[in-house]
Amino acid sequence: MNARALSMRAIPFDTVTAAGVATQLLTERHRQNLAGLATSMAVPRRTMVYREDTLARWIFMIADGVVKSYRHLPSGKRRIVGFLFPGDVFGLAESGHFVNSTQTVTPAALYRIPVDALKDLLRRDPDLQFRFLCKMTHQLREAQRHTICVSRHTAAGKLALFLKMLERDGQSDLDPSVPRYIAMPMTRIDIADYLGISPEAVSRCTSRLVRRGIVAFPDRHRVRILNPTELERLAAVV
Amino acid sequence: MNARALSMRAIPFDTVTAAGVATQLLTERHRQNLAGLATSMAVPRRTMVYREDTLARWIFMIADGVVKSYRHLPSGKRRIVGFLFPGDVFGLAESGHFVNSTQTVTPAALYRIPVDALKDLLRRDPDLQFRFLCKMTHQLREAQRHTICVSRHTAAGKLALFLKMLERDGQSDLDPSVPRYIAMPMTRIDIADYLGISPEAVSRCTSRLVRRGIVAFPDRHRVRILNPTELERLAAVV
DNA sequence: CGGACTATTGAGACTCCTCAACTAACGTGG
DNA sequence: CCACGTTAGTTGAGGAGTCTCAATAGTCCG
Repeated sequence: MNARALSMRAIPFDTVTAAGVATQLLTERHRQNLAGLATSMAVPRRTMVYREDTLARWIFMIADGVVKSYRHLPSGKRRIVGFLFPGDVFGLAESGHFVNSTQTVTPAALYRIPVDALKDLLRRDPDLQFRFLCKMTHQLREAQRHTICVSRHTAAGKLALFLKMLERDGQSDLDPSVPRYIAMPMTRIDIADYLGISPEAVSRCTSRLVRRGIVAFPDRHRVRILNPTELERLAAVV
Repeated sequence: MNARALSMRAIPFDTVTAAGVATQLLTERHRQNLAGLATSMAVPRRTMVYREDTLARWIFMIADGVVKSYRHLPSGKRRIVGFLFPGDVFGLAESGHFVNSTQTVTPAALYRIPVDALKDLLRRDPDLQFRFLCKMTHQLREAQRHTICVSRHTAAGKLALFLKMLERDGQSDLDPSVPRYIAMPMTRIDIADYLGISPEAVSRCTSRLVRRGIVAFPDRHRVRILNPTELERLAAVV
């Protein structure tokens, strides 16, 4: 289990922490403790990791790659509740069963940890548990942002917020001052299911943004923001 | 600090727990530990507890009453990201500042806990920290449900899901088998801001539900579900 | 190279939003 | 205790935006 796998991207436990920002990385001891429990897995893209309502015996951490978490609605439609990036923990459950289904978006390297053993470890290692508490608060903030994004009424506004989310979440390792292509590994259908609009609306909207010179798509899985000011304006309208 | 204040409604740490359901109530020792830090507050209705972007020095627990957590959008509109009930913890922050504003919906009894002291206590008391971890997972699940609710395209569908949420969250103490009036302490405007629709749409939709004999409102802050089957159908369409 | 899936573009129906007027409820002060 | 003013809630009409259905082009993988 390498260092990257357990690095847990910058997420201070801000629900409780007023001033002090907790150390961003796990300590060596934390890594060693977790490494004893975790099984590493190399997962091809578009592979189900687990299915909603099945028994939740493990939780997962992403060493590398992107995962989507989604739920099937009674109508047969699908809502993506979040995209997960390197450092993220996933495996949300209720009454011992997974709440969502998860599938890799790209080829991924995952670590699988048995919940019972992890629970014991967390009780023995309060600092490590604190890191997990930080992870959950981070995901809660993301979920609230997602709700606000979805509550927008225009497809353009939703898409603008989505692009800004990608810029923030998917690229935190890079220097934000240099203009660059943003990786967008998910399909248009995934984006539609995440934003709660139809794939056609995504397509029409991206076309319009391109025509107006606000963004450019060198290929379908990369985007470049040409006019950040205008994109910001679209994101801020409502 | 009484027992009710720290009872923390049923929220097993299901993200990590597969089978075992953690004890629902705090132990006596937990209560005593927290009581040493907490200040109890009696807060009138419609009172701001804190404002977004201000310094986050405390977190709060609800002993009694209902609180709304919301954010102001650049356009001047408001989005409610959640309603909080007795047993809930609130005070979500980022970089040491509150993410949302919070305001009481009803008169409320709150406990205020300094974050620094709580952080120390959590590191010394892993079991108590585990309870907080459970609280966060619970709120994350709620936030995801909220996202799915907001992503519905019809006002009727959103409202149906909202009523079912109220039934689940606000009344967990009562026997669910007996038909009853469900408390709905928030205003129509609050509901609109929570569902991401206009107050007019809420009003039109409730009128239609009443005309169709699906629900009844003895007064503006109570609702009775007359036709659960039909309500369920509305909630499940998309 | 073939087949299935993804992405794009067009046309009509539906729903909600905005603006506006009016009614009801609440709370405040005399 | 009542009157008044402010806020909340209801109902109507027109306009904007997205969804659905459908057809076509493009892409990826076996």
